[in-house]
Amino acid sequence: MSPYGDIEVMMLIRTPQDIGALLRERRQKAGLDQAELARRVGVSRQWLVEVEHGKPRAEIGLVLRALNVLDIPLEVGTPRYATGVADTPGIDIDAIVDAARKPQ
Amino acid sequence: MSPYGDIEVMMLIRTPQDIGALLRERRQKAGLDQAELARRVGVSRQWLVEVEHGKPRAEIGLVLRALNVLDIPLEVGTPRYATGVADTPGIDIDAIVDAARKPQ
DNA sequence: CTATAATGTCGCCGTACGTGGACAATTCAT
DNA sequence: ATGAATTGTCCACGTACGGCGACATTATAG
Repeated sequence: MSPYGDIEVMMLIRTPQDIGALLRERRQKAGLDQAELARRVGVSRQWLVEVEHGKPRAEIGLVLRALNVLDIPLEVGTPRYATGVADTPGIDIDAIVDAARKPQ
Repeated sequence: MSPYGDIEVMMLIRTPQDIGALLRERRQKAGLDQAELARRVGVSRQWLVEVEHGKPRAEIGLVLRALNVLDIPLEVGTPRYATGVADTPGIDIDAIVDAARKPQ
């Protein structure tokens, strides 16, 4: 089998989906259901459901609180100029997509 | 003097203020003014101003885009059970504060 | 297969968002 | 001191947020 035991290789957060997946995974590993985590974070269960599904317009403050409650530290990494597909910095791929705002 | 030259010791993101400070610092290091960064991210300049000041209810999607534009990777660290002041996990200090929601 | 829990949806509602445009205040060169 | 550039603030507007409560739809037992 592959080398990395249960060492998570190094997760990068780039999108709301990443956040959602992370939260859900860690919540389950912590043995909490949505209702309980929501309660601890101080949000509605509905909110958690949507965020775990990658809601892009969730409030950053609440998201950070959820991460803190689950004891998930967010670190600022050093820029890697060749990680996965490079978004040419200077030209705004993402910003263009933005114009066509996803309805959820 | 202290050991770390210009090695950033390891920044942890825990609050919207942290994000704001980070964005502002990196924006300036990149030699961009708010107008230019806002343009590249695809948001209004007003938005950037507020986020750099720590706006807690900014959309997470936009924030992540801003980080990406500035080429700032966010990594998921491994939980440290003694980093700074510990928030007893299980009891929700933050959630309580939440009730008294800051008017901005 | 049947209870029961857990998760996903639906409306309604008050509130704040993010934007564009204009203007004030501040910082920076010269 | 003068002017330009950068940053901060204001308003009005349309839109979506997040909360609540109820219900529908899967999982998980038993």
